[in-house]
Amino acid sequence: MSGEPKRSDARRNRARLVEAAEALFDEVGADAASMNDIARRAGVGPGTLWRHFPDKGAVTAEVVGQSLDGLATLAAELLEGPGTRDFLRQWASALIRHITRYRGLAASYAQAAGNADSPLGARCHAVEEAAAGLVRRAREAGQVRADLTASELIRLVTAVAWVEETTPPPDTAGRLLDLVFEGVRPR
Amino acid sequence: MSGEPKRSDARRNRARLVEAAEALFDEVGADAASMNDIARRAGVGPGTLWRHFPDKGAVTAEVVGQSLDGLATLAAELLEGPGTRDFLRQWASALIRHITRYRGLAASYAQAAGNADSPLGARCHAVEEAAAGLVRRAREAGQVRADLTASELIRLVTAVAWVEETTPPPDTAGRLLDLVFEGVRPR
DNA sequence: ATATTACCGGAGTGGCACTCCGCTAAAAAC
DNA sequence: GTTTTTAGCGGAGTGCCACTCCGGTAATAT
Repeated sequence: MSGEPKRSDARRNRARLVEAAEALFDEVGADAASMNDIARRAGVGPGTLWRHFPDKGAVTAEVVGQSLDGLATLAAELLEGPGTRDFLRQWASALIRHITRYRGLAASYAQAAGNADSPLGARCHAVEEAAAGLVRRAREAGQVRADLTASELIRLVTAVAWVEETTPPPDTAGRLLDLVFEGVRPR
Repeated sequence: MSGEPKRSDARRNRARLVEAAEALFDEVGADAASMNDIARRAGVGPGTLWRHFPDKGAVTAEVVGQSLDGLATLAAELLEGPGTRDFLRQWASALIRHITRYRGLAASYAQAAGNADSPLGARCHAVEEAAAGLVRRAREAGQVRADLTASELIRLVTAVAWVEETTPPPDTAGRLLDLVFEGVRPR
């Protein structure tokens, strides 16, 4: 089902669809890009898009999945690395950049984090586990309060990203993230 | 336009529409209640609903407007009152309760806060001004950092409300609000 | 060269926000 | 009380959405 299609035209169409979705997400946002538009842009019929992806969430997962995996990788690198003073803050910034890459992702993530069997949900879970490692290390370094969980941190950071994508400029994500990080410092 | 209609049946229908909208908001959320459903529930044609309210935002504004005004009033009362230690926190909790009253309001508010000429936007502006008074007083009392603005506080609290309405239980609004208030304390 | 079938295009479905218009009944004029 | 005016009504219609279904074709296996 999710494995690579057997026929060559099917493989080609799938690649075109992902490419078209990426382009549209970039132009109008992940929420405003309609399935019909994606199919038209890819030069295939709507039915073809729907056969390759069971719903719109699957398309989103395909487009942003790689970048999401990158977040888990970044967390692992920061964990193994020399440990800059603000490694947790760095990772949070990356999370915000990722979410605000395409408009409309914050809602998708918050929803995906709930039901873990969705295509995005599984990846969100992996990210959360990676974040847990970072939080543990930050705690041991005395940078965050002992009772802070990774889930709470992600919720707060995602919320900041939501504000950023919802409200008009000037951008306030940096400032709000500052305040959040003040709030999670040890007492 | 916004004044009370002249004919008796028009006035009656308008009241029925607001009542129906309230009921549906309560049952399925402000985002999931469709205009057609509201009209059907009120026992009128869709055209009638659209003549009374120019768009869905106007219906939302009508339903939640009174409660929003209540927030401004509460802020004024807390300002004039004896000044409990956690008056700002009390008000923030009220804001969260208001937003989570019907599911789907957080997005409406964040959007309304942007364009001030929308029916909700004007009221949001009034709330923000009322909040500014509270923040000033909290600052004078040494409860919040000197550089915190009312706008920032509202953004953070609205974001927490968004998390609350977006993620499945268990509810985390209280805990996240705790962290936010740690973050805005003076340094 | 033929048979198989994976895959395609696109029409169709029900629901959405929103518009338009012919008709009715409420109010005004007499 | 009857007629005229018009505010307001119901509902059909529009173009969009996510999503489904199927007859036909072309890519592959034989």
